[in-house]
Amino acid sequence: MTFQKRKKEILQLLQRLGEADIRLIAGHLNISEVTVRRDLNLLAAENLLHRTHGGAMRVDPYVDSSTYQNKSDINKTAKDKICRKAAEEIQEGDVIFMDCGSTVFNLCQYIKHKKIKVITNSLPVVIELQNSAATINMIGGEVNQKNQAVHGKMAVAHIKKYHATKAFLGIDGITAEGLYANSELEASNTQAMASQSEKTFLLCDSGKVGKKAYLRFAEVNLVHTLITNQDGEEINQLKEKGVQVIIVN
Amino acid sequence: MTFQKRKKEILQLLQRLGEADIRLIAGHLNISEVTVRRDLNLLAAENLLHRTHGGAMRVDPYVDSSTYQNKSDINKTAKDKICRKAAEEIQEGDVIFMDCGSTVFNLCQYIKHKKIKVITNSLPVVIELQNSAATINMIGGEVNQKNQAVHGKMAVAHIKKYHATKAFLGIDGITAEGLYANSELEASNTQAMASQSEKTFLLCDSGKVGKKAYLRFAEVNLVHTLITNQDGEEINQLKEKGVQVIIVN
DNA sequence: TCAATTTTGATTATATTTGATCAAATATGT
DNA sequence: ACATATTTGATCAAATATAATCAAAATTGA
Repeated sequence: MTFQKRKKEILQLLQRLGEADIRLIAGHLNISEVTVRRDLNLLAAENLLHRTHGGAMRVDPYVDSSTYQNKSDINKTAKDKICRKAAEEIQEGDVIFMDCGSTVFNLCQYIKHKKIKVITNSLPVVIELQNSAATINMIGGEVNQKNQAVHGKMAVAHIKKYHATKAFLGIDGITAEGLYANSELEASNTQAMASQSEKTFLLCDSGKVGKKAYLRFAEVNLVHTLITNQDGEEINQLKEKGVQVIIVN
Repeated sequence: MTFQKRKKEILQLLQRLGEADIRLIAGHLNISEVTVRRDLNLLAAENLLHRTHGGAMRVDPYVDSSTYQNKSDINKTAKDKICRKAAEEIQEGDVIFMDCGSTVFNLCQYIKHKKIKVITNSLPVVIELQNSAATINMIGGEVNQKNQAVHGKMAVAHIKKYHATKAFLGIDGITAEGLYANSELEASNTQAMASQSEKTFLLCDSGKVGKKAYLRFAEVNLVHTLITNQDGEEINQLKEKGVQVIIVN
């Protein structure tokens, strides 16, 4: 029973039941509870399920879409801390890019009162900041139903027309070898935003650090500062490559 | 029974009953009253319900700041009828423009199941059609907080890149002398959409027909068909000018 | 095949959640 | 306004879940 196989089974199980506790999953797949816990944490890091105390719940696009993510997720606090720190870097008058990751979305709550300009391809971000002090610039193009964001050539062309002081970006994986994404569309978007801003911040919870994904699309020096919630060997290597790192606790 | 599960149940219960006291909730979910109290406080902090002494009340969804939903009064039925008729004009495979009027917004409910492409500058339209069969193309640019739509040069440039089979537009006033808008931004948007589509429908309740507004920005023949809810002298003049008119009752 | 690496599972210390109890705060009825 | 009843928030102990550590098992690469 490999991880791939278990991943499929767990997601299938959740699809059927809506929710499941560790014991149930362990029994169902004939694996230990420790392994289930490990798997659930990995899947939660990919936003494929909501981790709860003692189990997991299915991600319902219809229910969760309005808020983008369950506010009671178990690892929400790490993201919150990362974003609170990120918000400290934003000054009045800044023009910032925000992309469509779930961590970046959490930044919204900390910048609502700031008089800044926000350029984003994320629909949830736009909705969240609708009645804030910030001026919103929505990047145009076809809306991807799954991640509720706009990607593609039109989007990149739109981004190229603007210049920002700071960019706050998410990502699917980062190692000393480079930045990883799960799709070329997201990668090109990330790259465009980074290239059009003076300073680039990467907001990553520890689940993404040291992890590789489908596509390695850039060197780590595309970003200036990584804000994350856990120190480690990988972090040291990133520092050696010249990436500034802020660890929050 | 995790917090996530209880959260869902409690909100569901409140949705049904409108309000509920601690004892009722505790009994219903088979948990202690202390826990209910804790949960209610957490949910209240997220603004998902109103905490009362001894229980909680549902927070009424979408009493949104601006015009759209709660403008639902007398002329709502007229708008509905107009939109139902307009929806009949839309076939599978169509590419349509929708602008940001409140009448046009009502069209959403009648096209959710249609396999079409929708290009719009209206945020409420995008949100409403988020999980529909339609493909959404959001027009990019700065979001106007007041009417929750995107206007301006970027928007017009975006529109010019697309070609639609039909456009469904609102307006602030129409007489035989021309079309009227309350702002130049909206006018240029309307004009751009009309010029990029094969057929243009104007959706107007009777309050707009025969009414003039700040800016006369185009001749009536910019539109092919007017769908409205009341016949009259003005309508006849429009017909004479070559505008097709559909009256709904 | 064998050594090296990764993955898994048992164990244990740590952290979280829950419900009981009780003093303080708030509502209610006269 | 007062006394009574109810609700609340705080503290604590028990139950439960978790992360961390380490050894065993499985997988991989030479």
